[in-house]
Amino acid sequence: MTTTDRKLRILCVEDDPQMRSFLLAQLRARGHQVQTVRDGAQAIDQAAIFEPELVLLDLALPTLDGLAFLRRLREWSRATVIVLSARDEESVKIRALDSGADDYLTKPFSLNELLARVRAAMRRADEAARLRSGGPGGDQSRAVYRCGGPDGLIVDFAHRHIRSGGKEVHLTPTEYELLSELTRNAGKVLTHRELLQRVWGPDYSGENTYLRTFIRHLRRKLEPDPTQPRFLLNELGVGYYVPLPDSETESQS
Amino acid sequence: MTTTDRKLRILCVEDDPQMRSFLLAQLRARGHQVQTVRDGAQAIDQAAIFEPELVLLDLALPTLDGLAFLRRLREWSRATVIVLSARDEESVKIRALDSGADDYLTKPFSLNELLARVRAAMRRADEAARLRSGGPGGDQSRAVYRCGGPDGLIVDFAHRHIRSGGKEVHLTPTEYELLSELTRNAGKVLTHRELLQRVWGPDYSGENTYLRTFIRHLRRKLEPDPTQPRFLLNELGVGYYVPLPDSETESQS
DNA sequence: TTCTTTTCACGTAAATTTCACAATGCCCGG
DNA sequence: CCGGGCATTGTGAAATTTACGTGAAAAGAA
Repeated sequence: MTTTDRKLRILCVEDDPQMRSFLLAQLRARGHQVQTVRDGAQAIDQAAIFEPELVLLDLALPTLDGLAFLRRLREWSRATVIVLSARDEESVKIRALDSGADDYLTKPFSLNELLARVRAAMRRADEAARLRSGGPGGDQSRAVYRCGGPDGLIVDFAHRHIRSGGKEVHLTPTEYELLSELTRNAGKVLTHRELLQRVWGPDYSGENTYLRTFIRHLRRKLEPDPTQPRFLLNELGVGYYVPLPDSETESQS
Repeated sequence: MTTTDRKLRILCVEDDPQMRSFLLAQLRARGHQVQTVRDGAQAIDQAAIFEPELVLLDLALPTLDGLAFLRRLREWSRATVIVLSARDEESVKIRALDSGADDYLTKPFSLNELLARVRAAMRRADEAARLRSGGPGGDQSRAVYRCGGPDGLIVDFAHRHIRSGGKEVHLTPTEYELLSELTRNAGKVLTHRELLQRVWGPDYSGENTYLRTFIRHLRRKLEPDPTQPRFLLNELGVGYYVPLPDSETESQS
């Protein structure tokens, strides 16, 4: 089940006006955002401005040759490139593919095949993009709240796991929702009303006995010393909050 | 002038002996490690053992259809797949590409073009692999899930074989789908809704009696002591999960 | 038939709601 | 500076509701 029918920014580099308007119409009809240019020089400019995820490239261009454009593009962009060319010689295909093209279609081609190849290429590109954004350098991407060192409080949102005092802790759904709401807004005091509405729904704005009960449950499960809370803190008359996570010393609001 | 001619593990799935030996000879001559198989069933076996980076796939196969093999492979492997087929119909190409193929070549094809397309495909795949190895842990796609030692639970995604307590276990299609979904996300709690939607389809979000019944069936077949589950665990009010596989101790890095 | 999926009802365990009361902190008059 | 009055928060434990595990049986498919 490929559901990679995302809306794309597509740059169409094509000399022939007929083909250009055909592609423009077909791709726009499918909800994509399409820009077209006539030659390689324009293409470089547009690629820099428009930042397309996909480039459809005709090799036969008036000013700057298609292969030259491709190599220039590859110096700074990893956009998916599919070459559309009337030429069917092996040597041209190989040079295009080795210059950085992801695929090569010979005209005339079927629109549906083009679209299928776009989907296949974007499947790979999406995977890479996803990995890149969750990148290796700073791995703060993994949704985890940490406070008080390794034996402090750790909330792993992705797995729905909680650790405190070095041990795995079991939370009920409501307890988890409440803690989740607080840790996602760490450092910020959430009012009774905000918490009740977000955890219990919009019709519970007055029931702050609920809050007291569940804050208590959480403290019993998470605080080393429930008589002196370190994680679940009260702002008298306002609401509750948890401290900012470790290594986030600066306060913003 | 990309000479990304790294040595690859290549699995060649090809019915025709002539083509098979041709590819074998040509690819080995270029220093690649090549395995060849004649049909889809063998292909699944070899893919699981050999773990190729590249699969060259003929669609016309005696036992297991090429497309079926491709879909099965994609359940657990992200190896690059290039389809080599004598058929040139649009519908076949599209189905292959949408089933997970990265490229599609029509026979007869030029060897040099094939090699160029391999280089282009591996360029993308390498980028993803590089990011993956450096990136955060999590969704490593594996051919088997193992938990609780040799007599524990073993799920072989490639062959759809299940072992528990040292014995082969038969699962119905729905049971397998459910277990598969859980083991593929080992360590993560999947909500009732998520499981129902993924196993039964998007229209079953409320039917959690289904889940109870099938979890029960799975427990009866897989758990040594069904009264105290070790593999199929419930998070009350949320959903179900299975523990992380052996040798993947949760690093709270 | 036989195997698989869907559906139902009930006992038990767990989670939520509700209540009553104790402790704490804050304001303001002494 | 002190202490009563008042509002808010903490504590404990019941009552209520919900969710899960269980067995079994009907319905559907091969």
